[in-house]
Amino acid sequence: MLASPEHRLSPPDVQKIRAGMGASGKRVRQIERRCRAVGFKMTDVRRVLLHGIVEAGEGATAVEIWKVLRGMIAGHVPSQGSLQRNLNLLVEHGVLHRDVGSDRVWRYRVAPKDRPTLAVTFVDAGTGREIACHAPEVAELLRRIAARHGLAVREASITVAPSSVCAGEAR
Amino acid sequence: MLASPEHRLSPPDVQKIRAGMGASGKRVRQIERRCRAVGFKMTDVRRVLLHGIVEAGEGATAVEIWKVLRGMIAGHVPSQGSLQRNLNLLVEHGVLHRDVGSDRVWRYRVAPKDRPTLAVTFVDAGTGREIACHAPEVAELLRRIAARHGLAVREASITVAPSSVCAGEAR
DNA sequence: ATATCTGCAAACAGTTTGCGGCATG
DNA sequence: CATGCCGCAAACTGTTTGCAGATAT
Repeated sequence: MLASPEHRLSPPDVQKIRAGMGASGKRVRQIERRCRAVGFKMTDVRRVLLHGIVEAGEGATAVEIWKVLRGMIAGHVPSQGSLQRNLNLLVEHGVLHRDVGSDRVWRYRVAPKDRPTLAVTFVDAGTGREIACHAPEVAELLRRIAARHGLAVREASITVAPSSVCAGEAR
Repeated sequence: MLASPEHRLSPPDVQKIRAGMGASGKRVRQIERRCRAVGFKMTDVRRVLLHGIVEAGEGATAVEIWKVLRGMIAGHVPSQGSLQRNLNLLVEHGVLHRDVGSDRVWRYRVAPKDRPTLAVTFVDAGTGREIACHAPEVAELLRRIAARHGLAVREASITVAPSSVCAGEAR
């Protein structure tokens, strides 16, 4: 399982996208923004990947995307391994949706733009009063964990109690 | 790819089904009848397979069915190869339906009992008059070919013209 | 330094396929 | 004969995983 001596042959570069293609750079940048928003760090490979996803269109399979990339990139194309891995991550982060076609192959598509920042509310264990919680990081973490179980968070209410009250007494 | 010297170790036998199981023998015989109806020849292995399908319940996967069989048969259990092959055939013949679950694995279930002998009608190219065609073999052939493409025939109207009229002139 | 990312190739899982043997018509 | 079924094991296919070098924080 040993890899070849040379890694990262030549940095995958969005600039190397062949002229004429990449027409939808706008859409890509939009998705890119969304990635950052949900805490998905961008890299060269990933930026390139996004172009491939957009260019391949909705419902494309992993290899289809890869082939599209191979066609539109002049230099080095990300390995299928990295591609699949990043697709999975994008799904976990909720940027992409994924479902199986009748040929048992994953189809990817950009997730519908929901994101009303997801309603996270704290519920006071004692009074029952609700307190809105505008914490994108919390929302994101929940979304991430849920996604790991194939679920999508609709809303979350977190029962809390003043820190002075012991957990056991909470009601 | 050479097989071992001995084939058919011990004939798979429905009789060898462990006591207590096979409670749904009725349902099995019903499906068995349907198999014959669509021209799917029964064999020992296939009969056993049907028991497995029924016992495993709707939406079972191929290996699930196989495991169930392994649990309910005393003697020799059909190989997974044969099992899959026969499942495919059953799907082709329309006895089973098949679709993919969210884990990208085929799920099998007994096809809903439609079969109103499937309406096949001839439409006269000249007059537009419809002529019912009660030909189960035609219906079956269509069903089979359609199944090969993952489709299910709902109805078929075949435009025809009196044999004296050349195809090109038909309207 | 620690954490993350990537390429590569091996590993995986479910399914399909090729072959020889055998049984039946 | 010809046809078709079955067991076995190899082949296939899309996906996942382990490792080590590379990069970023």
